[in-house]
Amino acid sequence: MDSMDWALLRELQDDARLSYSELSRRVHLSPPAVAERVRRLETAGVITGYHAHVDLTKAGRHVVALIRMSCYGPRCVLRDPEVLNWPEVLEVHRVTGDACSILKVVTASMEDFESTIDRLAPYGQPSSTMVLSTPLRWRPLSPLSPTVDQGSRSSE
Amino acid sequence: MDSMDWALLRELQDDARLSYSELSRRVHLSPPAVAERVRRLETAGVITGYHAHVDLTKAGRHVVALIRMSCYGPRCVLRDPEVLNWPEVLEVHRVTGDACSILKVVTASMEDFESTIDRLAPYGQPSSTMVLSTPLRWRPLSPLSPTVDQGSRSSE
DNA sequence: GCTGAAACGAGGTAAGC
DNA sequence: GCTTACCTCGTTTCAGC
Repeated sequence: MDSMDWALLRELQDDARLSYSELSRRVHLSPPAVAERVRRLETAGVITGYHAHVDLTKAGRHVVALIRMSCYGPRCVLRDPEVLNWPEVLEVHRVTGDACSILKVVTASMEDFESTIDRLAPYGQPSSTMVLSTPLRWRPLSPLSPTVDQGSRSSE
Repeated sequence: MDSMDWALLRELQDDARLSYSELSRRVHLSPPAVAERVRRLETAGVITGYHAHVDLTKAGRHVVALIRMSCYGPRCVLRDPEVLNWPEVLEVHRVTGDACSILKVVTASMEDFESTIDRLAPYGQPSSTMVLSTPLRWRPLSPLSPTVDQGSRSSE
């Protein structure tokens, strides 16, 4: 994970559809070297996937919520593979504190959201926080030690 | 947004690096038709971007937290473009309830996390929930009305 | 939206440093 | 480990239907 790997990660986090050739131009490395490095990042599990991001509202999801689940008894959303497969559940995090997990849920309507809450209730006490807007939807990961971009040399 | 658009979204959410030709094979549409539809989805803002996802731990981020900010006074993280640019702040959501916003923060160490909390404190009361693990990191958006995949016709 | 053709670009390989 | 050169293949784009 040197500065060249981070340069590649920066570009691929910004635009996952860049070709190896275009990447090679941006990071000033030859295409074969770029291809090898990217494959290494993939097989090492540093890159977990390439995903198109879809606008929730334009996809008809007008309700976004974070639900804190306080599970009790034998059932828990963390242990139930069924809940993890519900299409309206986009993320599940196990957390510290009073709650055992936090779910990111998106639905088309409040009616659908109410249905989700009803289906979650048997697992424990759901506490919903509605998302009004999202000023920052996503940020790419940057290198820990401020690595200087080596892509702006005069050798173009 | 017909079923063909959703088929393309399904594939691109799963693998954003697929070529138009490969997409055309998977959804059983000609490459030019695929290219036109994808560009329409991009310009319409349905697709907001294509992003490589990076493993947080492998990128050296061993601390993941959700921070509820109860802002007071004139300053608020929602209004401050500086906080939105902090590299350790990956998401910011404005929410209902006691808190005004929830931040997803990742740092290399607890020491760095403590520093983030200190820098957030002037904006309001930060309440941190640590993420222990993430059973479901991300789920692709699926069509609202169960759309039957039209890609399995016998005309291959 | 499909087909066909043509041009362009991309990706992979191998040799050399 | 990176680079350059080459070659093959795929992809993209445009035409017309």
